[in-house]
Amino acid sequence: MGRSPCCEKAHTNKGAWTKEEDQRLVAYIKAHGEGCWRSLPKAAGLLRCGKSCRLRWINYLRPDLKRGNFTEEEDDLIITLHKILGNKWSQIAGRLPGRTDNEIKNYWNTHIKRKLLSRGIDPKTHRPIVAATAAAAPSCSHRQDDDDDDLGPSCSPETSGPCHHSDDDDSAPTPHPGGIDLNLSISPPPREPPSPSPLPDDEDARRNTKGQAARP
DNA sequence: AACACATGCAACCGCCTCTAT
DNA sequence: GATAGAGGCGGTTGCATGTGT
Repeated sequence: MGRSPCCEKAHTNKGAWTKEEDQRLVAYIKAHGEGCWRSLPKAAGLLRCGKSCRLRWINYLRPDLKRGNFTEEEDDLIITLHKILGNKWSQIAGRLPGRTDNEIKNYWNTHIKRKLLSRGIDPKTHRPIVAATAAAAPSCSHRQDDDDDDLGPSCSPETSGPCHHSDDDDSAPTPHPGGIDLNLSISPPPREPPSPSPLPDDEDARRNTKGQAARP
C-alpha cells in the first residue's frame, strides 16, 4: 500500500541532535511517558520526525542504557545469539540488558565480525571458513556483505540455488553448550519501565562530535 | 605539518508487521 | 476482508576522529 512519509520532511530537522532537543525529548517523556511517537514531536515542541525521536530515545536517552565497552561475556553472548537468531538485532538486544539493537549491530559490524574472521570463523555461518568455503562452493551463501574483508569465493545471488545457511537463521535453534540461557522463545525481554533521568553524563562530550567522544 | 586512508558511531531510509477502523 | 496508520526493524550512509605515510 502506498505510504505517506512519516512526517513532513520539509519541516523537520535532520542530523545530529542538539542538547536542547534532547532535553525537550527527555522532559516530555518524563512528563508524559512514551506515547504516540507520531504526535510526540509536535507536543514536545520538536521539529523532528516521530521515528527520529523514538530512535534517539531508545538508543541514547533511555535511562536504563548501559554505555561503554562490551565485556567478554557480552561478546560471547552476542556471538551465540547471532548464531541462533541471525541478524535479529532487536531480539539479541533484548537479551543484553542496557544494550540497544543499534549498538549491537554496530558492534557486530565493527568488532565481532573481525574477531570471528581472525579466528577463521565465518561471521555469517559461524562455521570455520575453510569448511564453509569448501561446502559453499556450489550452493550457498547469499552473503552480500561478506564484505570486502571476506575471504573465499562466495556465490552470487544469481548463480546459487537454495541457500543453505545452515543451522542458524531459519532453522530450529540448536542448543548451545555455553551454559547460557538460550531459551529463545520469543518473548519480550523484561525491560524496566523507563524512569526518566537526566541525560547521561557523557552526553555532552559525545554531542557535537557526533558521538566520537566515546573513543578511547 | 599535511594529506590520505581506515575506523566507528549516530542517524536516516525504506520495508514489514501489527492494530484499529 | 480490505484499508490505512503507526510502530518497529534491519540495512545503509554520512561524517568526525584516529592512524599511517
